[in-house]
Amino acid sequence: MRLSKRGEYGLRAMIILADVQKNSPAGMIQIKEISAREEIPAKFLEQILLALKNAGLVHSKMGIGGGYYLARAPKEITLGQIVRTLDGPLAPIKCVSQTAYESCGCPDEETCGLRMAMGDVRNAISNILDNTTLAAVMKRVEAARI
Amino acid sequence: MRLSKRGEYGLRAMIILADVQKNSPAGMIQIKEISAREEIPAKFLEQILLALKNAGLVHSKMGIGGGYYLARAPKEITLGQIVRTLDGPLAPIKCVSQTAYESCGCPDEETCGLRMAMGDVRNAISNILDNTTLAAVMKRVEAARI
DNA sequence: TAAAAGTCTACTAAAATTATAGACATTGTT
DNA sequence: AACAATGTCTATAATTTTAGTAGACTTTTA
Repeated sequence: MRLSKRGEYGLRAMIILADVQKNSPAGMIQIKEISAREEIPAKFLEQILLALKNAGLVHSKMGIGGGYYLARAPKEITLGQIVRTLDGPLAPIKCVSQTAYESCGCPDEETCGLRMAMGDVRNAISNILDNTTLAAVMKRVEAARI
Repeated sequence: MRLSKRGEYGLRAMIILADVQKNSPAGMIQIKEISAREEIPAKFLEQILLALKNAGLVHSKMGIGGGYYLARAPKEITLGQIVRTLDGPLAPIKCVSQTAYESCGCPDEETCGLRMAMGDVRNAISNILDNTTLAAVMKRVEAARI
């Protein structure tokens, strides 16, 4: 049930973007700055941010003074959107995926014990990731810092 | 958040073993029989059952009339035990694993937003898998068949 | 003693993951 | 206009993981 480095780095970057948005006027930050702060290989992070951009979660600006910034308010971006963009469906098994369903070849899916259990797992994961926004993460971090 | 084929096949095999235990006197079944029923490559399944055996979840008997059978009652075997044996820790990220903790290099884990969120995910997954027994799966399958 | 089962270890092929490289495009500054 | 700082895009390489295969060996029963 692992989150890939790609997913992890992307989530970290998005959390930084949310922080930057709140604490700096332009709300913008460069790849190399995120890369340095989180010790993420810059060229790898570049690809990740590009994917997040293509998914409409961040915007960017080229040239001097450019960088990345969130496409929407932190409370409108969920961890589920980020993870799905970078790591694909949340479901442990394809026959239980909402976003990428595929039969797993059971004779009868409706009475497949594995499918029922994995359906529960999918729902549990999605209940958390699809209902946790970047804003909620920030709030919780602040609460923990006090 | 994928379950590997190894994990999937192992869970299917264990569900069959639970069924066999209930419905046949010896409660025993051969690799090739499971392999045929579930269309799992026999040699691959062999390794999986061996791992489950080394984890103490199944027992086996060699020779004619031999095969595999559950080491304990279905209500004493959880899906979490099976998945951990075959796919490793449930946690999406190492710094949040109960069974295989490892630092992810944060300056301060206690205020890491990613860690908090992934901790929730780990707990959600574990709440399901560690509290769902093979007996519960069987029961639910029967209920769905009616 | 032969056949039917599981045991064990090594190996291989394919796929996914984690990067790295480099040429290119855009923007702002001087 | 030129240059430097940024992001864009595509290809490729290295490593690891996954999925599967092979084969020699051991145990049990008839």
